[in-house]
This record gives sequence, structure tokens and C-alpha cells, in this order.
Amino acid sequence: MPPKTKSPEDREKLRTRILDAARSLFVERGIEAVSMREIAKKINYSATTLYHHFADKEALLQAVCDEDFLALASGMREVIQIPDLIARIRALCTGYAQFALQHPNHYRLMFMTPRAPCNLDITQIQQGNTEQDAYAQLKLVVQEAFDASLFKPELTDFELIAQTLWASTHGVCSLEIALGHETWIQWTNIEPRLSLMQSALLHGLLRHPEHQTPKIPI
Amino acid sequence: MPPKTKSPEDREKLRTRILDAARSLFVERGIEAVSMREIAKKINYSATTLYHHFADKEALLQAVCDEDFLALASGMREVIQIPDLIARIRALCTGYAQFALQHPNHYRLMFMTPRAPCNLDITQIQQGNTEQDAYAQLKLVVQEAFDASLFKPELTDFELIAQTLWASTHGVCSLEIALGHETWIQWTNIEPRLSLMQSALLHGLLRHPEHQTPKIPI
DNA sequence: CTTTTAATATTAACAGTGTTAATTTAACGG
DNA sequence: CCGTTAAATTAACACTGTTAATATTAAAAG
Repeated sequence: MPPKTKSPEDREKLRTRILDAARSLFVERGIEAVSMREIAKKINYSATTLYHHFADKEALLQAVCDEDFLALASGMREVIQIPDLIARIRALCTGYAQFALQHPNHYRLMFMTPRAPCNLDITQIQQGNTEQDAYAQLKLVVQEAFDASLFKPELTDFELIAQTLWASTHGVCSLEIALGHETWIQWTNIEPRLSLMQSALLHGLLRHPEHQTPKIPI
Repeated sequence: MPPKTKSPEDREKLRTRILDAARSLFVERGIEAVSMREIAKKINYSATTLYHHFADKEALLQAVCDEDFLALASGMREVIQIPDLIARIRALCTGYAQFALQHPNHYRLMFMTPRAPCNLDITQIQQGNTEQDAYAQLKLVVQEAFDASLFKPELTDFELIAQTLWASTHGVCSLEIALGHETWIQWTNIEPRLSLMQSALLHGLLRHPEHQTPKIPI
């Protein structure tokens, strides 16, 4: 069983096999249901083998996470080409929400779970790089809109604006993920919740709230 | 050690001792760091004793949670007396945020953790009762404001409005709890994040956004 | 061809978890 | 004094993440 295939691409191949097994278990059964032994069993390895590729469970999940941070950011590749700044902001928020609702378990791990503050060392994502970091994408377009004086004049901090936009979309999505199945709340549909949040907040932020969003097929 | 003190108030006393031990461990070390054995050790009992008072760990945490749902709602007792409807909405959101940021571990368990959908059976809180349910409090005042035509005329669903207000505050707070210590985001202060969200969103929702909030000491 | 070497994977074990079955302990009613 | 009964305990099961020691193998060295 254990041959000496030192070829680096084989080693990489096993690494991604582990990542894929972890992800699939994780997607279908949630974060806490995933054990190292189960991941290993899924690819017919022993649990200890995983530790030759990842320091610990946290690092493995972080690696899964990283891939999805990249997926989130690169899923916006077309969106960030939209010329109209407001339309681009709207599309970024919508795309973000789609990702969250389509990958709730990943979203939970990425944005709803506090982690040790030192994990940036492990992460291989270049934060701030607009190719890899969806928040950087939002920040950039918000800054452009800020420079174009599209926001109300009393708003002087574009980073604050970006974080507010992020928090609003995150609020709708994370409530949906955490409590969307609770029956003691008479939840309205998620789409109107998202769109009301988006339009009301932009109405409160923009200098000319009646800004007509050019209809662009996504 | 195990005397036959069947008196119901003693039994209740032990139950709350368990709850308090669970809460204190839980507050200082977070949800996942709490084990049944540790809780038991903290009050000099064996772990199995806890199972005579709570079906399982989930039920115990749910019970801790329930007490804090009540605490959240009853902490609003003065706030819901505020006569001005908009000021009351603002104060509810602010109070909610204060609770979230002061009890992040509880907040996490209450609003950031998906649970099995059947837990309403266990919960002893009367959802919808404005004495016990903070969301019901918000819904009520939003409905009053809706009936008073304070919202923009195109908004026809007051429940949607209430959920949007909730989601916005939740978004700021839950991002702060989950990612507030991440250094790859240049977080602005939490206060301006909360207040910009509140004022911008209300600006987008209200018919007369310039509504002067009467200054009421809280 | 051996023999060494070094990577790869495995088994065994540790300390911990939630949980349950079987058992002891102690007080009261008869 | 004895049984009943509730309360608490110990022992155990099947897990978990993780690590140390061990085996397995293929390629390089002699």
C-alpha cells in the first residue's frame, strides 16, 4: 500500500483528495459531524495520514475554507467588470448572498465561526488582493463610488460604508442559515428580505437614491 | 454524599446550580470548551448527575440559552415604554446590540448556531409573548409604526420590515463576534458601524427620514 | 544483485468526549 | 429493623483529535 512515490504532484494529488473528501462530508453533514477518521476512511487511508498533510483538523478545515474564499472571490470575476458603480455594488452583494445560501456550511465556517486570531499565518490567501478577497472587491468599488461622490456628503469614511454594506448582506444570510428553519418566526421569503435590505440601505447611503440601476444580465 | 432530599425546591436549586456552572464555564471559555464532566466537577458532582436534570448536553445548553432569551427580552422592559415609535425602534436595536456584544458566547449559541428544527418543543419560552421574546417586541413596534404610516408607502409588509431591521443589527454584531479580531480587515469602531447601519437603514425605510428622535435618557 | 535510506503509511495508544447501564448510598415509612 | 425509593456514583461503550512507535515500500548506493 504505501509506496515511495515522492513525486511532488502525487503528493499534491493526495492533498487535494483529502481536501475533497473533507469538503464533501462537511457539505452534506455540517462542520461538527466531520471527524478525521471519517475523512480518512472516505479515501481509504488511516487517520494519521492526514496529519502528514495538515497540522491538525483546524488547519485542514482552514484549507478547505481557503479554497472557498478563492471560489467566492473568483465567482465575482464578471461582476467586478460591471461599469456602473452602484450596479456593481448591488451585484457584489447579490453574488455574496448567493454563495452564502448555496454553501451554508462553508459560509458558516468562513464567516460565522470565531477562530483563533492567529490563523492568518496559515491562510495562503492574499487578503486585500482583489483577485482573492471578496471584501477587497467590495471595498474597491465602494472607494470608487466614494471618490465619485455618489454617497451622501456627511459620509466621510468609505471603509465604514463598505463594512456596513457587508454587514447588511451578512445579516440577512447568516440569520437565514442559523435560524431559517425555526418555525417560531414567520419568515418572509429570503429574496424580498435581501432586496429590501439592499435597496433601503443604499437609499440611506446614496446621494441620489433614485439612481437608476442599468439592467445588466448576470 | 447522596442524601434523600426529595424536596422539590432542593431539586430546583441543584438544577440552577448546574445551569449556573454551565453558564460560567461557557461564558469564559466558549461553547465548545464546555464538557459535561467539567460542569459537574465545578459543583462537585459526577457527570451522570447532570443527566437526571437534563436530557443531554444540547438540552442543558438550550436551558442556559432560554434564560438568556428571557434576559434579553426583559432587559428591554424600559425601552418598550418609550412613546416615540422611531425612538423605540432605535432603542430596541441598540439594546439588542449591547446584549450581543456583552454576551458574545450566549449570542453565538442563540443566534449564530443552527440547531435541530425541533427544539421549540424543549424551549419553555412563549414565542410571540412580548414579555419573553425580543423579536416579538420589535415586531410589535414596527407594526405600530406601520399602522401609523411612518414607513414609505411602497412597503406593504411590516413583518418584512421588522426582519430587515433585525437582520441589519444582527449583521453588524455577528460579524463583530465572528471576525472582529481578524486583523486582515481594517475594522472601524463598532459604534459607528452600528449607528451608520441604523440611521442609513431607517433613512431608507421611513417616509420622513428626517424624523427627529426625541432624546430620551436610557 | 544486495543493502541502505528515507519517505509513506499504519497500528497502538493516550486523554478526552457524550452517554448509558448497573450499582451503591442514604433517608424515610412501616 | 427492614424494605422501598430517590439520588448519586462508578464502570463502561463508542467515539473524538492527536502522537509515538512501527511497519512497508521503492529508489539510490555499494
